[in-house]
This record gives sequence, structure tokens and C-alpha cells, in this order.
Amino acid sequence: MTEDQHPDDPLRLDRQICFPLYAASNLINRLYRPVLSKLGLTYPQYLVMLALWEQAPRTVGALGEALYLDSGTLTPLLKRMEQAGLLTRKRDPEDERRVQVDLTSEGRALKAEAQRVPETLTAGFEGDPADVEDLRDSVQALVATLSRHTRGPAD
Amino acid sequence: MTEDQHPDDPLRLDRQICFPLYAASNLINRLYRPVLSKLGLTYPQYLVMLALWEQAPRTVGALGEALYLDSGTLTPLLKRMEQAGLLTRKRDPEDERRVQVDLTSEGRALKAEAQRVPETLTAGFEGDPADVEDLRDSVQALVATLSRHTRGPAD
DNA sequence: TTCATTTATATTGCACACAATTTAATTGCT
DNA sequence: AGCAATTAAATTGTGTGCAATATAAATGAA
Repeated sequence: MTEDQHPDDPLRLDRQICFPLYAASNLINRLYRPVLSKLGLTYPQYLVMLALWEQAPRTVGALGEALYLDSGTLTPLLKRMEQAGLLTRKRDPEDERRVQVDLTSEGRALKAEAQRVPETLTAGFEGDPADVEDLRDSVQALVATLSRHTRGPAD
Repeated sequence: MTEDQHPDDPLRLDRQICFPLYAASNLINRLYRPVLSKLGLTYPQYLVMLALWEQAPRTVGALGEALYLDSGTLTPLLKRMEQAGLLTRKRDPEDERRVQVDLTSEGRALKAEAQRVPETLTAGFEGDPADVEDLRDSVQALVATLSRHTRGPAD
């Protein structure tokens, strides 16, 4: 009972830009999982570590801006990472509304263990590394556009 | 307490290909949500409808192959869509292990309502439509590569 | 035929994401 | 100073995603 499928039907799955991005994100999560689980991290937790290795301490809000996530996602995630001993969460004495997230020495030390994660995972990508960089830059540009349209998490 | 950040540090957030894909996927979900909620759909439910509008009935496994999802994700999602009256789930009499998912007349009728969803959402993308198509094709190629590495959901 | 193996889906447990709401602290207007 | 408006996080409730496991049906080798 196959529906007739016109080649220019705007609802064709293979004409969507959203679907390959969705699928790629899921596949990447699946690919990273076994590698990151050895470090005791999930994929979004890994992103938080990348952000903090670049700059720490940071407020929950600043982390959310960097990763395009809101406190509804970050708060429980950061609590789990705090439990794991990777970071600390402290109210900012300057402004008690803010929470400063900082790395523990254990969290800083984990960076050494993570050094080989990117190459491990891009090793099998096959294809010109320059093409991958072009793709990355294109998706980054798309993210910049999209983020302008959604004015941050939860509007 | 900012860490020193070398320009060629492989762990820099802006050097990752994974992160913009992750961020784009989240942002797209957020952008689609208000539009799709008017149709009574979530984003992954919309993808299931796109797949079924192209071909129905389909088994759970065939849907999973098309969308890169496994039964752990699809089963509860399809049950909710069945409750909503969009589709039916029936054991295949030919092979009782399989479940055939088919559209109801309500599910088929929803396609008319969804016709304008893609243009509504790409309207604000600003930029050459050809560039968006190039990006789509590049990400599709990446998905094809990634799916070869992960041998399907749950390996 | 019998029964171990394989296959298709469902279930369980855990960790996100996000809208909406709540709580608490700060700002700003008067 | 007093207080309404704003801001930053946390909480609540729903819906994914996925690994691991369970269940049940079909397959296949002896």
C-alpha cells in the first residue's frame, strides 16, 4: 500500500535538512558512547568538560550559552558530574543567583585521558580531513543562524 | 582561572565536528516544536509520519532502518501515536515476530496539514537554498559513513 | 522431529532535552 | 527605603534515545 511519491514532494524524508542532522547527532552519540564510558562520561558531559577545559570557572548560564542548553538540562547533569567528583558547584558570593561551576583536580586531570578521543573517533571517517572541516564550518554557520531564530533555550 | 588554550588543541570545542551537529539537532528540535505541536506531533513522531507517508505499512524494523532508531525508542513512540489515532500496530500473520505499522485515515489526512511545515521552517534560514541543499547532501554522506561504523542501533 | 540458534519486538533502567513553573536574589524606578 | 520587574537556577512533567535484557516466533542443523 505504498503511497505515490512525487520527486518534488516537500515532505520526502530525503529532502529534509533536519533529518540528516538529527540522524548524525544520534549516530555520533552512539559512536562516542563506548569510548567516553571508559572516561566515565556521557556525550553531553564530555561537552561540558570541553567547555570547562577551555575556561573555568563558569556560571551555569555561561555553560548553557556555550552549549545551547538551558538549566533544565544542565542542572541535573552538573549534579551528576559533581557526584562523580569532576566539578564543584558553588553559589557566587557576588551574586547569590549565580552558580559557579569549577573543575576539581580530578576533572582537570581527565583532560590528559581525553586527548586521544577526537582522533580515535575521526579515524574511521574516511575522506579528506579538509572536507570534514568544511562540513564542520557549514554546520557551525547553520547553528549560528538557528540560534538567532530561537533566542536561546526556552526562548 | 582560565586555562591556557592552544589554537591547535584537539579538545577545543570549536574544532569538534560532533558539537555543531549536536547543537544543530537540538536547535532544530526546538524550532520545530511549536509548529509541530499544532499538528499534535513531536519531532521524532513527525519523522515517523514522513516515513509512513512515503510508504505504509512498514514493520517496526523497517522504520528503524529508515530513521536510524531501534525498537527501544520506536515501540513507546509508536504506542503514543497509536493512542493518538495516527497509526495502527498489528502483528504480521505471516511472521508473528513482526509488527506492521500502518496509517489510519486520520494519519493520512494529516499529510495535508503538514504540507507547509518545511517552507515555514526554512523560510528564516536566509542564504542560498542551493547552499542548504549542499549542506544537506554533505550531512547525508556523513550519516551514511557513520551508519556503516555503528552497524545499526544497539549494534 | 527436536532443540539450539537466530530474529523481531518489547521491556527495563538511566540520562538527557525542553516547556512551563517556581524560588530566590538583584535591579531599578520612584 | 520600598516594591515591582527582572534575572539565574532549580524543579516538574513529558518524551525521547539507547544499552542490556527478556520474550516469543521462526529457522536450521543433526
